[in-house]
Amino acid sequence: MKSIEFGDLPKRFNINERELHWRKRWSEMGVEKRDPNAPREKSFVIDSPPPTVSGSLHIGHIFSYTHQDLLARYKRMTGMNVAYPMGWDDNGLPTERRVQNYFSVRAERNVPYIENLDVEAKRAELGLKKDRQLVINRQNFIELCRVVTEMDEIVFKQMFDRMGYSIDWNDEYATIDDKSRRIAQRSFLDLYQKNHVYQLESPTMWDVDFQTAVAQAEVEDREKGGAYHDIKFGVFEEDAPVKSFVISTTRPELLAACVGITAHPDDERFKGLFGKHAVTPGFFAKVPIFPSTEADPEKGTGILMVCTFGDQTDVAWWREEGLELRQILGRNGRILDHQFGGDDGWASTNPEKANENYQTIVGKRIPSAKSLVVDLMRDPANSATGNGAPLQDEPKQILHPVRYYEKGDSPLEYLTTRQWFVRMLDKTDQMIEMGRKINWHPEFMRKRFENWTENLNVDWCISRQRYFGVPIPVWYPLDDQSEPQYDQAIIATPDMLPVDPESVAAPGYDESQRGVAGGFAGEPDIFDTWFTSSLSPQTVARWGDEDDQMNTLFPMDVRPQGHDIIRTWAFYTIAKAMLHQESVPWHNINLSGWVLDPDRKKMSKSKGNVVTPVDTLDRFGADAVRYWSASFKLGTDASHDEAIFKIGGKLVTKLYNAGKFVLGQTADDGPIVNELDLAFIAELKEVVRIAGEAFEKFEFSVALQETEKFFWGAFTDNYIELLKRRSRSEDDPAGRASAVATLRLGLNVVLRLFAPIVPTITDEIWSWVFAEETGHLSIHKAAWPTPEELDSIPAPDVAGSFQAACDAISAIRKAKSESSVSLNRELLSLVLEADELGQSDLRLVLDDVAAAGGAESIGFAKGTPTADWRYTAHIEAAEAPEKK
RNA sequence: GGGCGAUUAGCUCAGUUGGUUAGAGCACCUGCCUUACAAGCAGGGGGUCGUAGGUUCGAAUCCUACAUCGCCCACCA
Repeated sequence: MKSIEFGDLPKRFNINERELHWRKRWSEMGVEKRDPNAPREKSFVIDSPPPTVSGSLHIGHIFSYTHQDLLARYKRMTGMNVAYPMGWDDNGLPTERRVQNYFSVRAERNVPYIENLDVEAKRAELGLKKDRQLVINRQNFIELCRVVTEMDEIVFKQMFDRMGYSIDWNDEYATIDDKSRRIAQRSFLDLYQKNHVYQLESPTMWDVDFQTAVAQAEVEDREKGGAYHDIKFGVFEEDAPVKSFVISTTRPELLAACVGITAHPDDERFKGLFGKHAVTPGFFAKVPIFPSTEADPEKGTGILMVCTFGDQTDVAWWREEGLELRQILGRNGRILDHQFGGDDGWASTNPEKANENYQTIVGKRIPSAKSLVVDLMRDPANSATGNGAPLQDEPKQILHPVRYYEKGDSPLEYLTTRQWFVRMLDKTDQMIEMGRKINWHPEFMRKRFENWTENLNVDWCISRQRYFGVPIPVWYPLDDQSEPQYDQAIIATPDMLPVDPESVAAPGYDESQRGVAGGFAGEPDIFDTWFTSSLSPQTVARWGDEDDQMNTLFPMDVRPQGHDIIRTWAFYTIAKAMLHQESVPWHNINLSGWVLDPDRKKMSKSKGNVVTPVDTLDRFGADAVRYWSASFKLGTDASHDEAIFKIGGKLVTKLYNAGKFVLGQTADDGPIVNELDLAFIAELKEVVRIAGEAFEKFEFSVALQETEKFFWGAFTDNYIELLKRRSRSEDDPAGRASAVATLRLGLNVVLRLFAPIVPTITDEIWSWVFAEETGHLSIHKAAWPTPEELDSIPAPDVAGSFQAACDAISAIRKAKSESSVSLNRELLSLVLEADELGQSDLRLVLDDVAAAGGAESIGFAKGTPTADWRYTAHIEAAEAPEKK
């Protein structure tokens, strides 16, 4: 029997050094490799989240990615073929922004492409100052995006490797790579064919800084300062002013875009106005006054102006009432030039004054347009009633919620633009049905999904006016005026994918026909990044490709993700699987919590409270960080508490030392026969059962807690201490062999229970003896322990033997502690006070307890258990041995 | 305003379908250099389980209301 020499091992376990060793070994042994031919029912497939590659990973990533790896390692040990892919979400705005800052460049259309662009050289050539952006071609920009994301991906990969994530890098993908682009475009083709997508020119939420449309899911409200401006309008009948009213608006800059007035139909103050016309101050446009139940009599003055477009309700009113369109805001967030006075929707009763006023704001951005219009409203000459200044009082400052693109810095506007949409509003019931076929962990998170789905109010806008992303594979024929015929879209054919319509000619056309009358134009827009990342299951399974593995990988088993992206990633992924495969994308969704700083605030870059994992890893090691992550339930926010890393570190040290002790036993093992040993194995069997059941339910924190409690309490503090003398005893070879066998079996099983959580230290100890003994060179290739595996060990004669032994040794320690006697001091006499049951439970393990207590034998006295103690020890200690 | 979650020891958290006397770790106090481990071990103190009602033989656990904190959504006149 093999054993280790203590002298061969360092006194302390150097986790950082051993991590490097084991990461290399695992990769050599192919621990993470999956078998592509394994049947679906023997596979466990993880839809791992592709992290946004935009700089650095923070401790929150580590927290949730660890949760996935725990399951991957557990499932692998149970014999499942684990598919654990990794993607990089590198397309999209975060990368564009990063590239802009990193190289100080900006992409624009109609700029020539430069082969092998050297940004620095080009800047020098043009004599650009540091703060000036170099304007480059879109293709050049995309190439720079790739450079930056590839650098970041290397760093991310190193971090994942250091954490010991058993990712199968054969299944690596990036949302910008050919495979992802091909499958995203295939998804579009399929949706188009099934009539789930459409394009529409309509008012859409627009970010004026990024100059792109955004989807409902990417919108967030922010509390911002604003002001109510009370402005007087005139009411006209037959071109004569008959009355006036005052509206209260926070957006006076949209006055020129006012196309209607509304109030609640039951509002007595305004009942007489409906059907009449109002005239706007300053721009003298005649606009209809109509009733609407959407108007709230309690808000503002109860009557309000409808503009094209201030918000979502404006859009609805504009549609329902068939109002004029006066779009005054351009895509760049500046006021467009227009002339009042024509019949084209810009009619005015005083065009001259209207134009004079309007020209003051043309070209301005919203904040300055706002204050300019307010100035105009102070001028009585701009009154619509000829009765004093339109502005009634000084503006009243308020705080109110304003819609923002989640990555943007300016409020969202509604602009009329042509966009592509996926029809979702007609499928909310089906979506909720799909959600119910998926197990949510924790269950209450399902409610978030259902709330969001029920409250959807626009279809999914999937087109973005950006550069670095997957192109929409569509062209439009040009008429003889070179105008695109949007209603005759030419869709790419399946064999063309992936395709960039801006560089490849439309089917049936020649490149020379690009942009010329009677020719074609490529769709310049790209997809929303979620359009691609929502296909992560299909991408990993190579849906529709030659090596399609949908049959063996889809639907997947589990989607791990954060709960903040239920409405985006989870929602869209469920939608895609439903629309393409009429299936759930996975059977389970695991929602990890967030990492909170010590003030219980979410860690985020903007708050500047982000902890980078490198420092934590250097100090505590990957196993300790994994321990921290594993100790929180799914869905629970975790505190970044150093104390927990320390405990994880202590567990690693303890495992190392326990391993040294157990495997350092040089005596031969033999059949497990002693009562205490049998009782110990019975306890172990129970822990194995609980831990396995917990892992099956993704409750790794329960498995960890039970295993840890057993290891630390039952195994090291009690069992090893009870056994020490017998395991060295020359007089009792059978008992000694039984002890050694039990210690080894106990360690072997406990290591495997801990292996998914602390993979480095467990594999280290495993390698000393067990690797060779079992033939499994890595513990991560060994089998997860089962209760059945321990069935060959007979049950103890007395069910309570182990607990009784622990309780008795505790009583003896208490007595020694109270007399300030060293715990290993020999006892001249030892008498235990116990009731009959207590004596009976202890009868078969007396020798071990006596030996552990340092006594020749144990006497009993009649006693009754107290609240805390079954046994009370009475001791007479021997003289302390002389100190050396 | 709608929805969800949390509230247990000084701190961080467990507490299974209601069931003896509510647990762990950290911190604190006391003792112990014990040939696996002093980065250790042993012992100890510390909680009217957010508040108020209710159901029950029995409630941290189930019901109702309230309070505080957090999150999701809605709220731009």
